[in-house]
Amino acid sequence: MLRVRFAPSPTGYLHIGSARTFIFNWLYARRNGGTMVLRLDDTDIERNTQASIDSIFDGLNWLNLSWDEFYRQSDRLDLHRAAAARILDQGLAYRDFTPATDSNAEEKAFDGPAWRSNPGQREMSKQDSDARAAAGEPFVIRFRVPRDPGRTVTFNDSVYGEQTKACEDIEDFALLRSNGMPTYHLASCADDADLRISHIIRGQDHLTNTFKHVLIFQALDAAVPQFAHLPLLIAPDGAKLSKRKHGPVVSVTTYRDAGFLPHSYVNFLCLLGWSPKDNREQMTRQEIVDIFSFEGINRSNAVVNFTETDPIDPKALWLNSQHLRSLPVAEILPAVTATLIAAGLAPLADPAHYARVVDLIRARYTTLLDFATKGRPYFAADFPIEPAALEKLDVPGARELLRDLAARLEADPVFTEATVEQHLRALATERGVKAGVLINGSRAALTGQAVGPSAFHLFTAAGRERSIARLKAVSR
RNA sequence: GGCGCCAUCGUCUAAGGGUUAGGACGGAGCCCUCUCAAGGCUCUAAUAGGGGUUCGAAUCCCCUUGGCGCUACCA
Repeated sequence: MLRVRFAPSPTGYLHIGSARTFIFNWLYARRNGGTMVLRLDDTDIERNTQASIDSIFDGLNWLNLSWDEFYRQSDRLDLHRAAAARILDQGLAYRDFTPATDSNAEEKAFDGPAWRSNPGQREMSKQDSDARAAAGEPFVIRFRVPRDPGRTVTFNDSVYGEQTKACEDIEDFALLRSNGMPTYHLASCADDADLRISHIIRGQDHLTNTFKHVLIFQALDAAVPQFAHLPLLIAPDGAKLSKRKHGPVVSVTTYRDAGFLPHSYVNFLCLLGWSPKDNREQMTRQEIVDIFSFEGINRSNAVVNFTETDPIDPKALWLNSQHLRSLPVAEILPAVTATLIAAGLAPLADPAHYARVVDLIRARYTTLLDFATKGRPYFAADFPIEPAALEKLDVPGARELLRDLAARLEADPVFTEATVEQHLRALATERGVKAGVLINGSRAALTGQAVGPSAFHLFTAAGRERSIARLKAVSR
C-alpha cells in the first residue's frame, strides 16, 4: 500500500516550496494509486498560528490539490511519548539531566570539535537515572547513537542515491523535551511509522536529518520508508527563499492575487527541479500525473527567477499566458468571471457571446487581472480613451468618417463582421482614404485603445447598438 | 569548525563516453498584418577551474573553488 504525506508546520504562510513538495507527493500518489495524507506538524506550540493553518488550506484549495486523510500532530502526543518511552526502555535512548541553556546552542555547533553528547549523561546507570527522574528532576530524552567504531547508517534515496553517514558524526539528538513535548524528529517518525507512510518525499534540507530518522524507525522496529529528497527552491542570490528576506514571492497567495490560473502555477512549480525530459513544458494536470517519476527529479537547487522590480518569474507568466489562451474557453470562464466581479465588473449576460468575447481577447493577456484592466472596454460601458487611441481619432477627417460609418450601420439592419467590413471599406474607397484610418479609428472608438483584436471582431463583440453609439460618441 | 549534498546559456532544463552541447523563458531581429498580440523563422548565450581514466569526456575518478543544507530541549 503506497502512502505519502505532506507535513507542514503551521508557522507561516503556505510557502511555494512547500506547495511544490505537496504537489510532488500528490503526483506520486495519484500516479501510483496511493493515499495522500495531510498532517499538520504543530508540535511547536509557540510558533503555530491559526492564520498559518488557514493559509495552508487556502493555498492548497486554490491550487486544487486534494488529500485523502488528515491528522494533527498535537492530537497524537500520547503516541509520541509512548514511542519515546519504548525507545528509552530498550536502552536505545537515555535521560539527559543537563539543564537547557539557550546560549550554547549555536556555540557548540560552530566552535571547536563537534558536540556529540553531554558528559556523564549517556553513561549514567539506569538506577541513578530512574532515581533522579523519580525525584522529579527534569530531563530530556536523547537517542543513544551507536558508537561502535566504523558503524554507519545507510539508506537509498530515490533522488540522491545511496547515502551513508558514520555514526560518529551523528550527535545524540533529542527525542523528548524536558517539558514532555516530542521533538520534530520523534514526532515525525513516530507518526510516519504509525500512519504506515511508505514514501517520504520532502525537501533536501532534511537529507542529513534522515540518518537520525532511520535510527528512530529502526528503534521503533518499524519499516524504514523509502525516501526521496527534493532540491530546494532558492532566490536569485542563492539564498533559501524566506518570507522575511524575499517578501511576497514566497507566498502562494501572491500568485493567486496576481491572476494566475491555479493549474498553470502548479505546472510552473513542477518544472522547478523536475523535468519530463521530452522538452514539454505546458502540460495538463493529467499529463503530469501520467509522466511523473523520481527519475525526472534533479539534484541541484532551482532558482525562482524574480527581481525587486518584478516579483514574478517570467516563465511562470509565460506559462500562464499559454494556458490562458489554449485551454477550452469554458475552463477559464469561471476564473475570468471571478476576476471581473472582484474588480466591480460583470460578465456579459449572454453566455455564448461572453465566451466569444473572452476568446477574442485572451490571446493578448498574460494574467486574469488583464481581463479587468485591459479588458474593461469589453465588459463596462465606461472606459478611458488612451492617448494612443486619441491619436487615431485625431487623424484629420477620422471623426467625420466614423460618424458617417455609424450612419451607414444604422441604416443597415443586418450587422455582421462581413457587413461591417463592406460598409467600412466602401466608405473608405468613396472618400479616397485608406481603410486603416477607419479601422484604427473604429478600434479607438470601440475600446479606447489603439491596440487590440481585429476591428471587425470588435464590432460584433460590442454589438450593433453599442458600436453605433460609441462611433457617434467620438465623432461629436 | 565538523559532516553531507550540489555544480550545463542570465533563469528553468535535455544530452547518464562519440551531438555543430538540444529545447524553453528572457532579450534582439525578420515575416505575417488594419493596430497589438498570437503564430512562424533567425540570432543571442553554457558544460566553474585543474588533474587523471579513455582512442574519445558535460558525462567516470580525484583535488580545488563556489553554493546550499544539517550541525537546537526549531521544524
